Amino acid sequence: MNSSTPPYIRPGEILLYLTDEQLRQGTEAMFFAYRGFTADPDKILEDFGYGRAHHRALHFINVSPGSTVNNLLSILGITKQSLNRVLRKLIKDGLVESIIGKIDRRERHLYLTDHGVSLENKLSTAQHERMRKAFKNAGPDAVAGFRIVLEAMMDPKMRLLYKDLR
Amino acid sequence: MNSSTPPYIRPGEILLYLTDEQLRQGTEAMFFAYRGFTADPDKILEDFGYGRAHHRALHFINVSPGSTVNNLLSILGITKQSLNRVLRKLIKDGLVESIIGKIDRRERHLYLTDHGVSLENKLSTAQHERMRKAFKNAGPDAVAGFRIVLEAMMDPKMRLLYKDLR
DNA sequence: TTGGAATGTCAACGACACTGACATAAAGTA
DNA sequence: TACTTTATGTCAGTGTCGTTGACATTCCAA
Repeated sequence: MNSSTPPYIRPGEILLYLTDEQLRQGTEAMFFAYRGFTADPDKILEDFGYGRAHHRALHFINVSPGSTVNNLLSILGITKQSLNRVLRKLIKDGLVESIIGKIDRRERHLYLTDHGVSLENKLSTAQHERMRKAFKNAGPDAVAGFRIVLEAMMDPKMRLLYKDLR
Repeated sequence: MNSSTPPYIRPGEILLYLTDEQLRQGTEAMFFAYRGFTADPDKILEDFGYGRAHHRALHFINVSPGSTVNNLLSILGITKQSLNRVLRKLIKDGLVESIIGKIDRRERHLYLTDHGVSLENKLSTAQHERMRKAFKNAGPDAVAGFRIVLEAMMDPKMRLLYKDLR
């Protein structure tokens, strides 16, 4: 057998990546990578007096314009009191518009203002910059694997929401 | 050309995974996956009156027994005041031992007690369970890609620390 | 001996989660 | 119509976990 890697199953190979050591390294990779992942937008948010919660709200309102508060709540997985604090500030600052539903007047539909779109773009550009470099360095196959594993790590309910957003 | 996928470069394929849309999906994958990643240990920590900061401290003290406070600080990337609050509680509760350095008596070397090891194992077991399933479902190639991308996403300093821990 | 490094402690603050309670408006239903 | 449920907002209180600033202690090193 030569050193090219045919589809033979080599002893130990299948199990090796499931040892505690491999899982520990995966855990730490998630920890350190998530720090990097949030670092760049965090710096920008600081200048505006916002935090990650504001970023998340801006992001998902941008992705799903006209989303109701309840819909946003299920995506973010926080309480309405927490979200309300964030939304109140974003509305007060003119980044988000809350519009009473036409069919169901109890609902509030959320939209980004031009100002809101502008900040969201600034944040996502910063965040995407790092991810773009990481994706480019890692290559398409690694990126595919990255997304498969992340998707497998989500709670089933979140996985459905995630897929709905595609 | 038929529909089998030979190693031909198809127009657009190389660039496709770097579109804003792909980056946005990568962003959301990180967000939802990290929620899943932390969910299981978080539930356990709640019962003990601890938070994620306590989990992280326990984890890295377990990985590097005898680590100094300063060393732990650089890994966790928080202020000494934040870490001190966490450590004080863990020491008071008998999970962590702080031992004055023999060579440099200013330094405090941190160790888990048996009680601390026990909780750390409980937490990592819960966290590893989800990751084990995700890794198993995704397969070895995807796991390799997952780790390559995460590593590429870290800050360079954190990447060095991460590699040192292997 | 003086300066700086490592550590600890106290206080205050802010972001962001939580629970609980209550208010309001509107929709649905008996 | 009267009642219930739903969607949302708000107030109060709590807790974790980050931050800065200030100050004390201990001890190494120039």
